[in-house]
Amino acid sequence: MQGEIVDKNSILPIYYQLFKHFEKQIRGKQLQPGDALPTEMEIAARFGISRMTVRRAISELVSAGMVYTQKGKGTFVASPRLDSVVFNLNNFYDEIRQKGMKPHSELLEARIIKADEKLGRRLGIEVNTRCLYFRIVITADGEPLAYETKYTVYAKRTPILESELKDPSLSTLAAAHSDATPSSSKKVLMVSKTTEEEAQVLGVSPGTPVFLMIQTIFDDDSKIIAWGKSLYRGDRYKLTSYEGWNVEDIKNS
Amino acid sequence: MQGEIVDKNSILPIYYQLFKHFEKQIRGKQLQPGDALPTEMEIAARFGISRMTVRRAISELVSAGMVYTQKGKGTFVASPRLDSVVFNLNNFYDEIRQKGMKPHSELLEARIIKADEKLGRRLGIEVNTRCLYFRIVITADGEPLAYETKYTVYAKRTPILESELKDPSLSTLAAAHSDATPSSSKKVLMVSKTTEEEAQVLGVSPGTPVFLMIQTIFDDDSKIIAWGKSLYRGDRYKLTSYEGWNVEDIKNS
DNA sequence: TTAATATTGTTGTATATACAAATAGGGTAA
DNA sequence: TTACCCTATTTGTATATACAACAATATTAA
Repeated sequence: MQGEIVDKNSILPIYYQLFKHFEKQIRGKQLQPGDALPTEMEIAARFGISRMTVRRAISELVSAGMVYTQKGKGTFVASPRLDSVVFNLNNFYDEIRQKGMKPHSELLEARIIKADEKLGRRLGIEVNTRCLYFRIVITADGEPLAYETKYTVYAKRTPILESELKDPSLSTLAAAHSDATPSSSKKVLMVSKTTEEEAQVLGVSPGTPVFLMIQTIFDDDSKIIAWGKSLYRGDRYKLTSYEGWNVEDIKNS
Repeated sequence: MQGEIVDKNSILPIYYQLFKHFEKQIRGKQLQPGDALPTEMEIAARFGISRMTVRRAISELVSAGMVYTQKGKGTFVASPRLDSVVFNLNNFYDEIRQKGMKPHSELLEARIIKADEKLGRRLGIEVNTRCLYFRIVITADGEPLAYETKYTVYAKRTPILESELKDPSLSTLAAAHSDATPSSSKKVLMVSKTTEEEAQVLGVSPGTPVFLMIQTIFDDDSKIIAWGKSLYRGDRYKLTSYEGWNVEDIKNS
């Protein structure tokens, strides 16, 4: 009886056992991409459980990206997605701390400005609209690591808090000072050579390659509410991405 | 009636409306990290819906990382998660094609070699183990975009197929020629200046900043089975990442 | 033949119910 | 006071049911 796929007397939930069953089938290639799973009713009948429990298991498989469902058609094994890479980029502070260093962010400039033509275009606003302007340098043990420039519309006229100067999150800024709620963001990562000014702030020689990230924050109506530019020192920073089933094992490789 | 938070006559599912309601509350800081949501029964009574529907909404919030639940205690607003960024890096071919250009990969070198000390260390194998060695340049409309160097252990001694030279996927190579199955991968993205040789292959002047990606493929036992280095031209390539709920709207921004 | 219609099968949404399992608080006995 | 137990609260699991929405096929009508 204990060899059964679904054991109703197990400590483990039925939906979890069923999830594991299909996970094994898919990973072991008994079920291949494009193959249809049995219908929910069939699975329920096959294992003597209710359809809702089957749905719970399938919902977990969907979350894991292993299958997809089509209303009126069925449930199918998904193709493995090897094309997207997950990099951790933010939480600079935690990341620096994790390496045993002391993070610090220094405010170079913080002003309320009126948007010129260029900024107006970037933020999608009228020229002369009041905006917040920040320039921040983030250091680890005193050594500059990142240089950030941020703009957001200044609608609420709430004071700028000390804590905001510590938190380098652009979406936090937008939430606090624009009159809209951040909903989505777009980030573009490029490589660049440092200019004279950037090199001086980062403490490197001009022309040193750096990561350049442009970030745009949108509200519910897909209107731009904040814009930011971040430079990360290429000689001190790298992005790591892990993918697969035994990620914990390979992190120290 | 249409101002109500949950509209039973709406086309949108109730659980989705409820999900959106709490999402707004959390993003708008009316509900802050650590705050408890009303109990499932309270929410159900408040909106005149069933507890299972409330649970569906909460389950979506959990998936989105916005709340967490504790059995016997309640549901609480989560701290904003580390902002991980999803970049598309592979599927070079499709990406180039999408831009209306014609991709092509040219094989510069393909040899079976014996691992020297350095490669042995990289692949975690004995010196003199037989390995496959590839050098490929990927072009779009004839212009070089990426330069890749790949190594994998050559255990199966199966012939190298023409199709493999077209497919730049390191894990495909590893699957075909090593005697293990690729299970996980690690990718590290850095910036670099091109050397003389790299600059020549990529058709840029030496010192041009480029993306440098080191990729390692592991098998089930977390043993390294392939290693690759890719250079992407920084002046022609950038990584874009979208996050949020109205991603489709902002892609063209 | 072709187009419209009906039927059947499948997943999606929503409800009602029952009990299990973890948590927190209060009361009781030593 | 301290330890223990009991109870109420809250989320977790599982079932049964009903109908909606979509897809594909079969049937019918022109």
